[in-house]
Amino acid sequence: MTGKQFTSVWLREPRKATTPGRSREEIVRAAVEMLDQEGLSGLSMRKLGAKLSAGATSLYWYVATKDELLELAYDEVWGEMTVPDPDRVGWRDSASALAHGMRQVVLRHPWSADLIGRLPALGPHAMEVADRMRKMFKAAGFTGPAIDFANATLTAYVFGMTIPETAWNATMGAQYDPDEMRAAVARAAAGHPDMLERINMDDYDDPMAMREMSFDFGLVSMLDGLERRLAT
Amino acid sequence: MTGKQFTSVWLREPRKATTPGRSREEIVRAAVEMLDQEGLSGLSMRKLGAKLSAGATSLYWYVATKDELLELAYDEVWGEMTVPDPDRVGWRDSASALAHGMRQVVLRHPWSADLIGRLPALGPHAMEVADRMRKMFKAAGFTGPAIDFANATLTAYVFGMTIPETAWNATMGAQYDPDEMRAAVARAAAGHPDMLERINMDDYDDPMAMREMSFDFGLVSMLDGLERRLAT
DNA sequence: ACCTGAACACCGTTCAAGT
DNA sequence: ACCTGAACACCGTTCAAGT
Repeated sequence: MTGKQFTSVWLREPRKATTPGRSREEIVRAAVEMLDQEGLSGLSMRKLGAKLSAGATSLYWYVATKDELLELAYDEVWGEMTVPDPDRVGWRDSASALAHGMRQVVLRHPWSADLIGRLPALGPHAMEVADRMRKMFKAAGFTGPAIDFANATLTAYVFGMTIPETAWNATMGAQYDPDEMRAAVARAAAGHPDMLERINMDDYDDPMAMREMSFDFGLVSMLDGLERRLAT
Repeated sequence: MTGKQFTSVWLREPRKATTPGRSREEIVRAAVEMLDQEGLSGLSMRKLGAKLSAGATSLYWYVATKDELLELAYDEVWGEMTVPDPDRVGWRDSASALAHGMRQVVLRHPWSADLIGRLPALGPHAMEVADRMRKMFKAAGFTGPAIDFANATLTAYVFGMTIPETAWNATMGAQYDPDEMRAAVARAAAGHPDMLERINMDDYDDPMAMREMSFDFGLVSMLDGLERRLAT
């Protein structure tokens, strides 16, 4: 009774689609474009309105709030994730491909990383992915709650690994000077000889490659661990 | 050369601490308090100024930007994480306790979940934790880059699991009506019989307990997987 | 049914001016 | 050395008014 009322775009009837004027899809498409180009903080209702050559506040007829618009844009990102058919390649390969795919999608839309901690993923695309992931883990042999646990575990790993990556990309820019970066981190790590040992390794010469290796290492560990759950 | 200049509070000399007037520590403490109470969007420089009974813009003498202040507050959160001594309890227990601790810290400061994807963790507290985690994984037997891979993997898992938890807590409030929630999710999952099967399980009667179980399931899997890396 | 502009209550940040 | 207030360029959102 005392609980906050739960609201989400997905739980309200959308306005009937009519031909004239703008459409929700058009707005969401433009929003995603803007988010990709300018990031989460670069999207404003006013600027988006202008981009669609509409008055500053016209969008409010299609969308109740900016947060709702973000929910819609967020689900578009989920729509880019594909779950390979586990019956054709086996669940491990399927899970592995999915994980790499999810990472790439988030790296392509870094603003989505900020939304993972802010909006529940209840859109149709997110549901579709969740549904297919459940099928995958069922095919692997999981039963009951373990299906969802395995699902949550894999998703958590992928996002947990990728979210901080977007933070680095954001502060450092895509290309930067490896020496400057090394120096910066070395300075931050001063007083921790163990950390410095790490920094003097060649990590920073090709951080992209290093991240891939790190991602693969963790992914294999994760899948090994899940496989072990099946044995017990 | 073309790279964006890398900036962070931690790479600039702090202003010399002097006795009179306000201090950076005082400001950061007040900021954390405000963030805990009102969330990330509830913190404004103006309101924080008022809380310290200072003029709206006085804080800018201690801190260059709001983002810098957030970097400082973020590191305070890292300061609450404790890494048990792996020599006393063994690395698995150490890692497990650390993981649970990290999760609790983030749940206590939900705004920090939003910052993980936005700010690199370069503060002294974050460095301290990273340093101690490296020692833990060294004690476990990892060598070379694998030390950092294992580190990244565990951290990713914990944050990846916890970040969406804060999103749920935020939209649903701490206490809510389980039936309303079940109905909401059921509606979102309409058309995916597999998902519905899940919803009709008793998950939602005690979601806190369910999340704990989920977290433990993934954590054990993760640690099993890491242990397997040691064997090879 | 759809769109507009003005208006409200906010933001972060700069900067000349004060003590 | 520290603090202030006014000012600039923004926000999201509401709402009466237009077509």
